[in-house]
Amino acid sequence: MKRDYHHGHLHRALLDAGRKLVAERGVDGFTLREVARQAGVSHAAPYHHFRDKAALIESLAVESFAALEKTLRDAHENSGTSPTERLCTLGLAYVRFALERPAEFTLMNRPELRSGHPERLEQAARAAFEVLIDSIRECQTAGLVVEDAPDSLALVCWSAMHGLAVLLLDGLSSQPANSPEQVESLARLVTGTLLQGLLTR
Amino acid sequence: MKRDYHHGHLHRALLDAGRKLVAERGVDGFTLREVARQAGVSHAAPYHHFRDKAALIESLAVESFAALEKTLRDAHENSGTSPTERLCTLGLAYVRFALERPAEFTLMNRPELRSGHPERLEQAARAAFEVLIDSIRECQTAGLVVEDAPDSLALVCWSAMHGLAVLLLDGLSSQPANSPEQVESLARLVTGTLLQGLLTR
DNA sequence: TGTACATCAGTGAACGCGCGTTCACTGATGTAC
DNA sequence: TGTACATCAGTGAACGCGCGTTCACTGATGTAC
Repeated sequence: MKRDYHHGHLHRALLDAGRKLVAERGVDGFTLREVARQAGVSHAAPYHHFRDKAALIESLAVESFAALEKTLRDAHENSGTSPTERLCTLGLAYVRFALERPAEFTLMNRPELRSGHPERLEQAARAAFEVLIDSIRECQTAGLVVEDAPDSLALVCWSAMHGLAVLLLDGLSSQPANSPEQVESLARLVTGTLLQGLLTR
Repeated sequence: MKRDYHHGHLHRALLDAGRKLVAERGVDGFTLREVARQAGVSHAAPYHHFRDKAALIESLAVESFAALEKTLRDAHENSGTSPTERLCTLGLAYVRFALERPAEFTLMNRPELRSGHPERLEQAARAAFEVLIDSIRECQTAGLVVEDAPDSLALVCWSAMHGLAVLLLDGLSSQPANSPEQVESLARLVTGTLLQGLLTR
């Protein structure tokens, strides 16, 4: 069934194989040669589509941030009525995203794996961040959240959720937080506490 | 001046060289051979003191967590009068610690670099975490902070500060947060917001 | 104090490893006429 | 429709790399008598 010689969609196929590979073997098991292998192509073929390994990883990360953005947007749009409720949902969605694809999440956050031209990546990351900023603006417009700079407050929220995700992934929590339910309740505790701190008084 | 042949304190010397090396070249530039080189010893010598590379890294991480614990204790003891003020100081100290030794901090949080027997490491990490828990208990005793489980609340705090540190180190903040002053004020914003969320109402 | 010996902490050569990357190549594709 | 040719996307052999680790070894140290 497979086209002989010319592949046709190797660029895409490499990205797909790469995403699968990183999920299966983690960031450290990720090699260009194995990506090529899994895409059914010689190990030199990828060089026609990516300058080097770092470039492939960067493209993967860009796509991952786009997926994160979509996840956050969906979560935001399909959640409860109150703006603050929606903000909390965003936090939960972030942690879930991280825990559902731990290695991919790790790869997104390892700048040293990527190539030196970070514009695309930063733009994709920024786009995901904007969802959070918008949600905070919404809360402020409704008079529910203090009137600090939205992007500063967003960074506060992002820090808390990112920290929780990273701690859970690195297994440092020293908490028996392995079951999805426990993770969920921890995430709720973090978002809840944070929200209390953000509310107008 | 150097003892010929027998070194005398190679175990210690390797740890010191390792700490220096990771600071200079980062986690990726860290090789056993280079550690040996910098300790002025052949590349096989370390194997008389550490089972393998992972074991050396684990020992480094254990020491780093001990240093973190000390940093946190000092910060806690030498800070303001109110328990909540002291709690915030702890948060600032954590972020400062991370930003002052970025590579070492990264190494502390990369379980995949370490050997398979994590007891010592977990104990050291736990000891640092206890400082935070104690501080929260103090706040609760003074009736200032809500009466949730102290270790859960501590994890909330840790998440927030850890997240901020990691985001700053990975340069993902999308904020121009490079000067120490900006970092400081971001950290204050995070701790402040969090504290508001923790206060009794 | 001197000698015999076990133990220990170094040395330096060697191995295997799989990787990322380059290279000259070749087969396939598309286009101009 | 057929032919000539440029371009492109693959192939597979090869290179260099420095690493982690092992090994047989040897010089130094400490102890028993």
